[in-house]
Amino acid sequence: MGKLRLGWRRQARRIGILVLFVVLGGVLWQYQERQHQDMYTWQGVPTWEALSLTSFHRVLRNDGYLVGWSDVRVNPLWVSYQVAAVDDTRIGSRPDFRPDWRTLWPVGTDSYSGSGYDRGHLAPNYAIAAVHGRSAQLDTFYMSNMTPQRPNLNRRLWQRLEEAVMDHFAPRFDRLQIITGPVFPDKLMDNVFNRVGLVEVPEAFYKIIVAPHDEAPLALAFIMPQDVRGNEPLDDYLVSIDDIEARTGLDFFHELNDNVESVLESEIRTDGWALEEVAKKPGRYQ
DNA sequence: TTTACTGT
Repeated sequence: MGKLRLGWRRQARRIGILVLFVVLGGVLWQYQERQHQDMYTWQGVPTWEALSLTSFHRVLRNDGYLVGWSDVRVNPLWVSYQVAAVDDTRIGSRPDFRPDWRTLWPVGTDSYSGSGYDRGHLAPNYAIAAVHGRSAQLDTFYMSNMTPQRPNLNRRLWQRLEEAVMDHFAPRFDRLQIITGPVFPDKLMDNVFNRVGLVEVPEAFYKIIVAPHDEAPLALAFIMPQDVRGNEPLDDYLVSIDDIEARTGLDFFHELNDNVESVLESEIRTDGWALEEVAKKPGRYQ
């Protein structure tokens, strides 16, 4: 009887130690995940405002940027990365696109063939490569960083916006935080069969650019639709961050002080960006 | 080529 009791106690102690290690491991993992996310975000990664099928996502870590991946849309719902001004504008040669097994859905590098859509980068090749290096550049070619974009948007209007970020905005501020992603129609069923392979086709794309000063951060936000010519002035597409939250169901910068957050997100303020100097700059590719 | 495809 006494022997049995001793054995039981020993067993309980072992289980206790095992549980302790699992919990400790979990806490450390969380901590490291948090450290990693802090490198690529400002005031918290985007979260969903209300729990819904279409805004649910999981975070994929990459060198140089993070992705909020949706298994429902089979799309990145957001990417988050930081850029700074660079002296050396040379980058490594453009690599091949790569499948990403983490998406679970088989999105191949040829999935968009013949669809009329480009494999549009969300975290851009050039900016990530110039700021974060070769390994980060390779990561931007994961199919989990792509979303279907019409060529006139991807190669012209969107390209002009990305060029403005690196050549015009980054040199004006020490550091920029950028979040970009797709916008889908309000009603899930209206668009559910509008897909390239398994990948749902967005109706538009957003980009939020923040100069992250703690007291008085500045932000520009854009929504650009698929159907553009490509030579439109960039400032035609200015919106507030609240507008983007309303269209995507995401909550940006939720760790920000509420007063600062509401000012930053509700207004369209272009002071300090000198947008007019680049808004009408023609694209490199006609 | 700071975008990307199609057709070779």
